Amino acid sequence: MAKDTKERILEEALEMFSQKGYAGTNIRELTAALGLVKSSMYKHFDSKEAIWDALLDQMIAYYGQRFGSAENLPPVPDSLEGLVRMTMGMVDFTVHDEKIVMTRKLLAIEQFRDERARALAGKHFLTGLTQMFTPIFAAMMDRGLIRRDDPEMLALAYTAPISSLIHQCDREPGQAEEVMKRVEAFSRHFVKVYGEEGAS
Amino acid sequence: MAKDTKERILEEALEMFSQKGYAGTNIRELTAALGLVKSSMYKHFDSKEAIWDALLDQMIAYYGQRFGSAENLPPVPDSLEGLVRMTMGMVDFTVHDEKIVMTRKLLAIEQFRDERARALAGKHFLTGLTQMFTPIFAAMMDRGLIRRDDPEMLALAYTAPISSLIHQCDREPGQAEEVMKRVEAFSRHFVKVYGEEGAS
DNA sequence: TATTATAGTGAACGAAAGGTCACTTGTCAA
DNA sequence: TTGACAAGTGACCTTTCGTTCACTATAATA
Repeated sequence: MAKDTKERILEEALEMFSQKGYAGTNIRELTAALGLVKSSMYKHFDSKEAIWDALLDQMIAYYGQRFGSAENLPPVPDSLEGLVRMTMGMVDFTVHDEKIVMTRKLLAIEQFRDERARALAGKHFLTGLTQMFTPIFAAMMDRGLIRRDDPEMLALAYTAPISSLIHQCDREPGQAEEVMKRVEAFSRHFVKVYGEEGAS
Repeated sequence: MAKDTKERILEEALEMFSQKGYAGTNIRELTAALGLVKSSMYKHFDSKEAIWDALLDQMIAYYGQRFGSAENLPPVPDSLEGLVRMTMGMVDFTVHDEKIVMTRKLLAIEQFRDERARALAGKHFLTGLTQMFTPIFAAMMDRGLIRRDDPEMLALAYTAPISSLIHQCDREPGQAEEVMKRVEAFSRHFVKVYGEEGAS
């Protein structure tokens, strides 16, 4: 039950930090939300900053195992419609998974204060997405599904608008459904523009 | 000299809030950076939150007069190369103007805590950009410069990647030149893909 | 010149922050 | 049964925070 509490502290910290920021969160509130008093926290972490460090470690590790290794990459779609479907699946997940939403918010808030948060934010919001889709578009070009062009440029052109819409959804969770429709509309627009003539 | 100090407080607040956030900034530091002691601040603002409110008022007013009115919109480019040049001019400005950079950072940090910051962030990062470029692309379609399509979709496809690159530049100011090159490369890619055949 | 308003100062205050510590409780191994 | 240890508690500490206030200096006004 000890480790459980440590994990619960990290979960609550993610929630509060992603709402009010690290500096705007205090340990009294955080522990009270778990039914504890503040001094109990120090049985599990040395300091408030130790929570932050552990949280960031966790986020970095999760990102690495989820998006960093090649085997976890999504399979290359075998059709343009497959690209749309794969995209919608990923966006649906990333928009509705609470932990990932909170992670994005937290990174947005703390990226200018903490060096590691800055680096992870860069991956989450831009470079990781393009690195993920560059080989996908390269493969789709090889298979004649997409007009031949610089795959990295296509990855930027494809992922950045979707990323922007996801951010919009983080800001206004009530618009989730409408944003999802806009993502799908954009994805279909993209395959219309970049898809090779006659590709399924 | 009184109003001058009030203005200097707002400038310093923008700088500190955009680095450490509202909650992470204290009045001692803020006033000390101006050569004052903390109690002097209260001659100009009722409270710390009053600084925040005034700063947000200022940012909202600036955005409104800069991007809100129709007469301040950039002229419709008369060529594809003109679109690239106009874009580079705007991006060069928005990336190097310190106040605007700090405004973006501040909105990124505080967007989940303050309702007005959230709304302004939505405009800055997505809706304002698409609203700005939608009529531009519509006009360029009318003039036969760009393939006819949904202008709002094109505005999203064009502005979102550029916005993402600008954010990257906010995170890593040292990469400004490289990011500018990527913006130009993307802009040229865009006009290649969407430009009407034979348009200058 | 006398008066008044303004900007700035330094001391002080209460609240809230992060953190420490002696102590209690419960669990499990020896 | 006993000893050891991990988890949780409440009292307390120090520091820092935002804020107030009596006071001074200065400059404009009457």
